[in-house]
Amino acid sequence: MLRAVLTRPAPDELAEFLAEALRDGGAVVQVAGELEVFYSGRAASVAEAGDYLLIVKPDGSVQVHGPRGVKPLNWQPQTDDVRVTCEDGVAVLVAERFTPPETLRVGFVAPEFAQAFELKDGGSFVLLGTEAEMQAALASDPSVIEPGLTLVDLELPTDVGGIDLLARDASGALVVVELKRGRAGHEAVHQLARYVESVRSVWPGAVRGILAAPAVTAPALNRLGALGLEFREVSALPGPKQETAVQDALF
Amino acid sequence: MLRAVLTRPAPDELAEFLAEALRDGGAVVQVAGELEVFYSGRAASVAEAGDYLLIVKPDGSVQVHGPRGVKPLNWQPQTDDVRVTCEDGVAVLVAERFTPPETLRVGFVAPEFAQAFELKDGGSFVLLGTEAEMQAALASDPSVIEPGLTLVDLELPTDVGGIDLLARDASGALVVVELKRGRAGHEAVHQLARYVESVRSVWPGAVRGILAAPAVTAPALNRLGALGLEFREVSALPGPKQETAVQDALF
DNA sequence: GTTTCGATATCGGTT
DNA sequence: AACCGATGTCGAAAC
Repeated sequence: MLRAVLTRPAPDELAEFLAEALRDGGAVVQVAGELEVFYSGRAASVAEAGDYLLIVKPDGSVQVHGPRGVKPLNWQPQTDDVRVTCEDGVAVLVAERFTPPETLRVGFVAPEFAQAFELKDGGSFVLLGTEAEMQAALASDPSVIEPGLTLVDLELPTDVGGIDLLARDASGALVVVELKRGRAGHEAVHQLARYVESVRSVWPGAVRGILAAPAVTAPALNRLGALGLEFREVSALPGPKQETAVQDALF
Repeated sequence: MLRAVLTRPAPDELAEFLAEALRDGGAVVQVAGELEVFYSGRAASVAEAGDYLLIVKPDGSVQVHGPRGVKPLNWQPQTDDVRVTCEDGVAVLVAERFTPPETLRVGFVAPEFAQAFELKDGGSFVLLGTEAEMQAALASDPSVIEPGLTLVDLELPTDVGGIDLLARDASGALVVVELKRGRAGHEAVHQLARYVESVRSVWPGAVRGILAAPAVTAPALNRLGALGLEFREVSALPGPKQETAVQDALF
């Protein structure tokens, strides 16, 4: 799996190593050490020489990491072309995308080590607690939102976007439901308001709006009230009992 | 810089290595090989055993990468606690955050290699083409948006959010300007519409709304027209001449 | 600590 | 290819 490791490689040595590892495909390539990074495309950036970790994945995606944080300092999503050259005695990697046109350029000023290794496509991955999952759960049992609620439609398109969930309440009024998997802010309130307004413009009867989320920020709740809309607390993850079971199983 | 490398370490060997490298601080720790990953917090996920690359940075941030994409399969922003144990003959890393409460758990089923290396805080980093930069440029010379325009205020708070740029046109009308550094979609149009509406409710005179961005989607442009608002093309990066100069300098 | 907002957002689905 | 919306968004600044 670990294909090769170079320590403090010379520029031409590094260039050759990278060229081969990248040509081959299928390998994750890393270089750590003193690098300088230039980016130009949607924006532009310059990182002076400093300690960074470069990672090139088999799909051509590139990332340059500093010592902190999940997000790379510089990156390039799946690239169309990755080249390695040697310029003025320094190995240089150039990663290019065409749409949008972007170029990332990494100069290996003082590489400490370089390595390449395989990373086969892994096993299954399951994520719970997405908005899509919430939607499915509430669609199959709308009474979780409110007793007497019946489903009318999902992702109903309006002229201002798709309504997450449209239902009818016990009194026959239409209910527009906006879902958020996390704490809802005022943007969610505005979305809901737009949908409700849109439905009212084509529906003569009563129309209610409900924001369904695990929590809501105080300002958003205020605005919701001011607009005559409602909030309903709904958990993103399965109920407490099941959640505990899942956690017990995992930890 | 490269502190240590282990190849196909035994569970207890790996556990000891990780514990020491993490206790020490200041090092980036990597493990590649067959891993299984469990996450529970805002959501929950399970990744069956597969080939992944684990990276733990000195700040306690953790990421697990698969063979594709810039985004990790699983991650944990700056954690409050990272522990390593050996359970049932398998080394396990547990990274925990308290706010929000989240736990990431990585089991090293068949580690291929593990390593630790230093990554000192790097040199300077400069990013061009941000919205903040656009705002500053347009504030210092509003005539770029429209001849005769004069600045009134920046980031003016309304009851529905902050207005990027407020100006007055040659005829004395107030102009609400919404900035986007990339292609603007209908969400930007709705934001602008809200701001304009808010200003009109407190200002008796004429109020115009301008969406200033490098580009706009067709549906957004339609909606903009329907609402009586305007679009003005503004580049995020410095002008073509300067941009060329920057690119020439870099590439 | 909470809230808000930008981001080279990335990524996937749909048209 | 463009568009749209979710994201365990992350991360920083303002409050």
